Amino acid sequence: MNNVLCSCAECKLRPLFFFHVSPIGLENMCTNKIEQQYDKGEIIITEGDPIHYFSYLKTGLVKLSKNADGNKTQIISFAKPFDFVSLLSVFSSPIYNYSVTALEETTICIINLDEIKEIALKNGEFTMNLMVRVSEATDRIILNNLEIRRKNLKGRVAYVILFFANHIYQSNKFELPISRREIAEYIGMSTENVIRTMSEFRRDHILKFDGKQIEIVNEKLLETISEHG
Amino acid sequence: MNNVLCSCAECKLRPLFFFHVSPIGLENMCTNKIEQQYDKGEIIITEGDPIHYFSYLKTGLVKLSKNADGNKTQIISFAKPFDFVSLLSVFSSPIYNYSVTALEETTICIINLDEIKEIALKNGEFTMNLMVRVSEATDRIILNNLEIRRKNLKGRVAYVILFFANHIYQSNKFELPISRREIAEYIGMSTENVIRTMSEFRRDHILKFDGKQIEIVNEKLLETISEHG
DNA sequence: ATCACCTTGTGATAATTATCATACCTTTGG
DNA sequence: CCAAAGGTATGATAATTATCACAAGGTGAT
Repeated sequence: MNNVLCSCAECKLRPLFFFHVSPIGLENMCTNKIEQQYDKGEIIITEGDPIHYFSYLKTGLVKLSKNADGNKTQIISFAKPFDFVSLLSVFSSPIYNYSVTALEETTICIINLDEIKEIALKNGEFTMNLMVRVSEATDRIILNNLEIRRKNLKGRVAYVILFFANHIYQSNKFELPISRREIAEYIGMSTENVIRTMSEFRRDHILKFDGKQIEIVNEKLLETISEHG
Repeated sequence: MNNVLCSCAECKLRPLFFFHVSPIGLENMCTNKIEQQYDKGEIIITEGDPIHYFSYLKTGLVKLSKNADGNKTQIISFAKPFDFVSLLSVFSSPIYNYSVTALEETTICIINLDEIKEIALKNGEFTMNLMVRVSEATDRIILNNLEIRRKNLKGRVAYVILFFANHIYQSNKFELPISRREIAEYIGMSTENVIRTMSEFRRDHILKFDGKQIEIVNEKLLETISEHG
């Protein structure tokens, strides 16, 4: 983890969150903010830790996960900048209910939570904006989980690959940022079956692997499988 | 569906939502609010309808559900007053993403959404309060879904029965407000297997049925099953 | 460089869950 | 009141998914 310098005034995320914060408020916030950089695999937030900061994704890709009983892990969602999953439970719990881990080199902007709350109490527009984003992020998680739940094994695997292609990388050829085990933890199936299914997709010329690179060869068919198993 | 009269000033939900609204703002809101009563089984909100009102549960019990492809239904959660699931997607979407149906006689208070938004923009404390509640409601849904997902058939059925006993009725003897099919739609298993599992619980003297009445005879065992299958 | 560990890969088998069929009972609408 | 529809119930069988076992390849640490 490294601290980096940046300027709030020029931050591309500014209009999203701080459009309604006056330049003076912004100045105060910026002197107290920290920007941190994480390598692939580094833990950004640990489940159970107290929440002192309001943090959001600036660049990179993260996974949101929760420890189940024993040493099992459930992955809740993946997020890229503007998805703002790190907002989850910030306003509803004194401790984090989930862990956040970097899947690629990731930059996080961190601001003292009390400071955000102070602005929120004074500035309804800012708070309303924030609420819309919290609401959007959680709605998306709930809808995705429902969609995954009504698919079978093949449909779920197809869905995840299409998710990364369409939503994260906007390309049919990309480096898969997660392991087969992590896919399994996300879709709620066993690792072996995820591996088997992906091998099957390769044999059927739906996917092509080249190291960590993955290419969708037959997108139409993959979509059909995602929809109807 | 019937309209009923009530007084905002004396409403037991007032401190929850409108603590920070001035008496004058409250007066305006109250002249425009409607309180509606629904019978068991009546649809309160239909998925896909435009959102014009901000509504919340005052008394009763509802289910939140979504139509999947074809004629399948997925139940997202159950809510009693103070759970405020009806807040879901109110601030993140122009239309409802879910349906809400009364499981018991239910009273809903309805206020024009624009009016709420107007107050929210002016009153940061009110908005902050609202956001905390939205956040709590969605967090609970996400956590419950994760918990259900890591259980097997028996564990899921046990979990649902314990949920109604502990969270909804605070009693080991109650009238089950949903059918076996609805339990299946909630836990993502087939109706027949839910019926079979409940019959098994009865044979094993864990549950006792008397018409719609259900009684938990061996709570310890039911909890063990819920935890470890 | 080597060892330990993790990931990918595949087969065989076991466990879990869905589906189909049928029956009976209760509720609902004309 | 009766018919239709839906809820509960149970068995038999099929489909799906998990688990165990084992192997090869890659990666990181000392």
